[in-house]
Amino acid sequence: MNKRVSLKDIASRVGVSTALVSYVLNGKEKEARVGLEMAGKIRKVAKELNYQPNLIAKGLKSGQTKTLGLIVADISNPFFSSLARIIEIEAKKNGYTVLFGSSDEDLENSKNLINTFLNRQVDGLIITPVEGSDEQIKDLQKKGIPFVLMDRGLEKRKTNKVIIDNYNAAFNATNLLIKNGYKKIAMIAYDTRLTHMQHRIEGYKKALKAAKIKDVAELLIKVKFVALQEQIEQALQNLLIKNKKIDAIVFATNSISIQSLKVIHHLKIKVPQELGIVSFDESEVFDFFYSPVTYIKQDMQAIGENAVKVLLQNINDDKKNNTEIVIPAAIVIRESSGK
Amino acid sequence: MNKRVSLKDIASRVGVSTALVSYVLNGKEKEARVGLEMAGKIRKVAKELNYQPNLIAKGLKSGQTKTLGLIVADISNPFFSSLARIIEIEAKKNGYTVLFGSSDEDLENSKNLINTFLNRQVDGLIITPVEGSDEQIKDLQKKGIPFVLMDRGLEKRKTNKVIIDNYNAAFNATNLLIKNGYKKIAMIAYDTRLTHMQHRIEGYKKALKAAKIKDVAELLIKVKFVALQEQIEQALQNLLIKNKKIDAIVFATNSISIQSLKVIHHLKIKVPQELGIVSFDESEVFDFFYSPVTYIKQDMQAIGENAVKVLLQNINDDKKNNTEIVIPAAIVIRESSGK
DNA sequence: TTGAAAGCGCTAACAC
DNA sequence: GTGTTAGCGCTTTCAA
Repeated sequence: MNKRVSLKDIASRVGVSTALVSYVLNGKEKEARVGLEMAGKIRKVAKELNYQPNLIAKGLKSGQTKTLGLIVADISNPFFSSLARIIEIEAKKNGYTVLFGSSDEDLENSKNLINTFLNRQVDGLIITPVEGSDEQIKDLQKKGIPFVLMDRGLEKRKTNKVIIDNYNAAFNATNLLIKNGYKKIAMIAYDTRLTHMQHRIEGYKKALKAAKIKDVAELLIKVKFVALQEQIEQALQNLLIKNKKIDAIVFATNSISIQSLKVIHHLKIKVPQELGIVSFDESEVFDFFYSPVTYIKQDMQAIGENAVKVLLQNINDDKKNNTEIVIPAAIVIRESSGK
Repeated sequence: MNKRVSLKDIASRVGVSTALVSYVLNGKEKEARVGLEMAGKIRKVAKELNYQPNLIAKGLKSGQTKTLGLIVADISNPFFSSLARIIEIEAKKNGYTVLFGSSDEDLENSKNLINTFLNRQVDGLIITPVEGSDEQIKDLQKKGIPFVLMDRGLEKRKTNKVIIDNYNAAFNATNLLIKNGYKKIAMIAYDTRLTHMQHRIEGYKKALKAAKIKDVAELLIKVKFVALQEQIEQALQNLLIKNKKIDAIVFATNSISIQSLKVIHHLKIKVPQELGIVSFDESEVFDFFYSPVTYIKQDMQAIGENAVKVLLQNINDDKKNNTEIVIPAAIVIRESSGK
C-alpha cells in the first residue's frame, strides 16, 4: 500500500520547489516562465512516479471542486436515470464529476441533500425541486450558489431552469383526443403545486374549454405521490366502471401511466375503442401495451445538456442566474389515441 | 453572497481557539475536557452563525472524504439505477455520499472513472467491472483501495464481491422449460468473459446436458454489447424462422430480453405455445407482454445493501478485502414458460 | 481546561 | 527562471 505521491515528492526528487512542479503540471509553465528542460524533467519524473493530483487539496485551495450535485426525485425512475446519464456525460466533457441523491419528493430529504452537497463544496447544483422547497431555493439564491432547476420550476421565483413546454404539450395531447372524437376526457395528475404539473393541468383544461367540454372539475383526478397504486385503482374504478362516463384519459407522468395501464389491462378495457389514451413521458411499456401508447416525448438529451450548460454558465458568471430554457415537446402518435 | 462561516469565525466570536470549537462541534468535548459552559456557548454561537463544516477541508486533513464511488455499466439501465437508489440510501445511513459514473462496458471509461474517483479521494468504490478490467482491479488491490465488485466478478481474482447465484438461477430457469416439455432450448447471452455471464451460460448448459439435449453449441447465441438490436433480430430470425428448430429461449439479461420481445411480438410468435420464454432480471415490460414473462428475480435490495456493507467493512478494516457474498435468486413463474 | 501551532496537498503572490 | 511562503479550513499533538 504505497502512499500516494504528492507534488512534494516530485519536487524533492527533481530538486526544485513544489511551486515549479505545480506550474508545470498545470500547464502554466509559460506564465511562470519555467525553463524548457526543467519542465521536461519535471514531467518525466511525474510520469515515472505516476503522479495523480489530489483533487481534494486542489479544491480546498482553489474553492473549485469540479463537482456537481444532482438532486432528482428518484434515481431509480427511468425518467431521472436517463437524465442522469446525459448529465453525467455532459459534466464529464467539462471536467466535472457528479454527486447524486434522491429527494423522494420529500422536503426534508431535499434540504438534507442540498446541505450535504454544499458542505462538500459542489460548484453547483442541478435540482428537480420538490413541493414547498421555495425557501430552500431562495436560500441558495441568497448565498449565491449556482444552480439550475430541471423538469419543474417554482411559482413566482426567477431562477435558472430547464423545462419542457408542458402547457402546449398537454394542450396538444388533449386536443388530439378531442379531434379523434373523444368527448369525456379525464386527466390523472399529481396533486402538487409544482409548475410542471400545474402547466400540464392548465393545458388540458384549456383544450377542454376550447372544445366546450364541461365538468372539468370532475374529470381531473389528482393523486398523491404515496400509495400511488391504490389511488389509481380507486380513481380508475370510479372513472371507468362506476360512473362510466369517460372515454379518454391523459396521464400526466410515466409513473401514473404505467400503474394505470396495469389496471386498464386487468379490467379488459378496449383501447382505443372504449378508451383513448395519451401519456406524458416515455416507457418501454408503451410499446408493449396491446394498443401502443401515444405519448408526449420529452427531449431528454436537450433537457440534460441544457441543464449542465446553464449551470456551468452560472458557475462561470454570477450574473447568469436567471436563464430559462423551455424545450418543445413532441407528441408521438400511435394506436392508443384512436382514429 | 455572505461567505461561509468557518471554525475561525466562531472561535473569534466566542474568544477561544479554533481547537476548542473543533472539539465541541465534533462531540469530542469529553476527551478534550472542555468546560461545560464553554461548550454550550460554542454550540450556541455555531447555531447562530449557522455554521456548516467544510467537508473538503475535513477530508484533506483526515484522509476520509465520506464519499463512495459507484461505477456501473449504465446508470440509465433500470437494473443499475435501482441498485444506485438502494446504494444511495445505505450510504446515507452511514454518512456517505455517492459519486457515480457509467462505464458503458468500456475499458477506457472504466479506467478513467476509477482514476477520477481516486483523485477525488473517495473512501471506496463499488464497481461493476467491465471485461478485461482485471489489471485495473489488480491495481486497486495493490494500492490497498477498498472496493467491492457488484453483479459480476472477475475470473481468478479474489476480491470483495456481491453477486447472485447465476449458475443455479440459469440451471433452474432452463430446467423449468425442460420440465414444461420444451425440447430445443436456446439462450441469448452477451459475448463476454465476465463471470455473471459465464455462470449463466454454464448453468444453462448443465441443465441441457442433464436432460441429454445436444446441439448446445448451436443453441447458444452470443451477442456483443454494441448494435444489440440488429444482432438480436438476426439471431431470432435464424432461431425462429430460418432453421425453425427451437421452441424455447432463455434470455440472459433484461436488455437482451426487451429487444427480443419486440422482435417476437413483431413476428407474431405465439408464447408460450410456439415458444417458451424465461428471462433474467426484471422489467415492467414483462408484465405487459401478451404472455407475462417468467423471470429470474434478483434481490436488488440484498445486492445493494450487501455491496455497501462489504465495502464499509473493508474501509474500516484493511484485512476485509476478500468477502464474497452470493445471493440466491428466485424464479417468478408466469405464463411465458408454459404449462 | 484552553491555546498555539503544525500540517494535510495544493496554488499563487511575491521575492530573489 | 526559480524558490519561498502564506494560507484554504480543519484536526490534533503538545504545551501551558
